[in-house]
Amino acid sequence: MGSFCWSSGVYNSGFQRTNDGVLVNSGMRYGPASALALASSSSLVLDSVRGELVEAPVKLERKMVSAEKSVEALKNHSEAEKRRRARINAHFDTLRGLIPGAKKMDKASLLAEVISHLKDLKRKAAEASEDSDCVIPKDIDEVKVEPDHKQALDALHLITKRAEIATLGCRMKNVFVMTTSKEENDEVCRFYARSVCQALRAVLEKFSASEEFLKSPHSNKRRRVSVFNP
Amino acid sequence: MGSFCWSSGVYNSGFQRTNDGVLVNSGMRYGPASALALASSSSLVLDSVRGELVEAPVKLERKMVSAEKSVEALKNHSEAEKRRRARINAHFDTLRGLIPGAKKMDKASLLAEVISHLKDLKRKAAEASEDSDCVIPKDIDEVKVEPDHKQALDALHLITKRAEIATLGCRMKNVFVMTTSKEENDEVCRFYARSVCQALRAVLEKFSASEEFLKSPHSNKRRRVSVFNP
DNA sequence: CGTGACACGTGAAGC
DNA sequence: TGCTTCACGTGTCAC
Repeated sequence: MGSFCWSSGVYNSGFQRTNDGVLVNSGMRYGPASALALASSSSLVLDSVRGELVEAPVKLERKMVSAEKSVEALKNHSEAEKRRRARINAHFDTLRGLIPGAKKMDKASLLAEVISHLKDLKRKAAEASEDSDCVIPKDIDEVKVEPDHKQALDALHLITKRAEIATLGCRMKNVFVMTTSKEENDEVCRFYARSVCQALRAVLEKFSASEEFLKSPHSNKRRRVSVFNP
Repeated sequence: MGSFCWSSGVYNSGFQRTNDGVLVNSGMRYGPASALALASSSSLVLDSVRGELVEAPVKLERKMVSAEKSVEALKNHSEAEKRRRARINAHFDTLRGLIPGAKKMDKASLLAEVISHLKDLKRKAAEASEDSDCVIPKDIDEVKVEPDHKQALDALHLITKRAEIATLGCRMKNVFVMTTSKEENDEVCRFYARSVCQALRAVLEKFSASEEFLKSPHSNKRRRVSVFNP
């Protein structure tokens, strides 16, 4: 890449003095791209020895126009970039106001802080949603016990030994200890016991599946239904 | 601001030809600041007419050193800036991974998304903490009813018409509708009623105050104790 | 003096 | 083509 002249901050079109003469409106002032665009035709120079312009005023006009267009484009460009920076910085300021104790923090540290807060809050929010959808059952959480199923359970003549419903926080623990009457045949008892276990497993799996379906892809909810002891 | 020459991308120290002679190692190549630093002493020029150097080779050496130092400083500067940009951009990428569906999002939109997520999660987290400290009472939530106070209530011969304890989610609604027996004097009844109302108000205020004390400065928890109808 | 953080204008690339 | 976004090197200020 070659060197070029740069006028910082000011967009003025004017003349530049050289030792050979007056270089009219050199595109070099506006960067390599502009210079290249004008390099296809020869430079417009006032020869100090012969005292005349090398090119016609018509072409000079065209050059003025295209040069001004380039200047305008470059000006628009820098102003657009300025707006973009302002937009991003406004968001940085908003974040500084959102993160406690980050009023005067530099961009990198601020972003790091934002990231840690985001991770932290995501974890907390996951727990919160887990709790809330635990205590307010959705339609999909409903598990129907059909009459014939209930009759099947009734046929076992089960005796409820213990029924425990304990809640801590928003978690619930249900314990049902059931047994059959001693009069029943052991064989029949074991068969029914297996059937009950399978049925309850199916219910728990359906429950888990529906819960899985409700989960967001990156959710890290803890499982609510864990162990089933037959 | 004045114009100056800029060599883009390459850090080379060399010579620049002018019509008056050979300008040795012009600081102009490295921006206004460098130019200013070298402007304090005269330029080192090889006079083409007289055929001799204006200044001694010793000073030329010094200038080479200081120029090389400037080049080195500028190089360090641009590299440090590069590291800074990389640091910030790494955080941007982390955020893109943290916000769902923001993999290819531009910086401004990403920050806007981060802000809305942050506000959303803050709200959810506040609700979560509100719920959790609601169902697990702290010591400070305890409201003691002293024996003498209870006796005072007993003296009213209050009849509990209705007692309602309803829970939804982690919120609890307690409704106590009490009245006095019809035999009591209306005057006495009203006096006691006022006393009871004042006492219960005091209890609720104490409860609210302790809750207020527990709140973090920027918390937006919803109040749990709201209306008391005498 | 150096070092770090920021804003700026600009070239390049994608649409 | 023009518009947008990004990386870059640089000027500048503060510590």
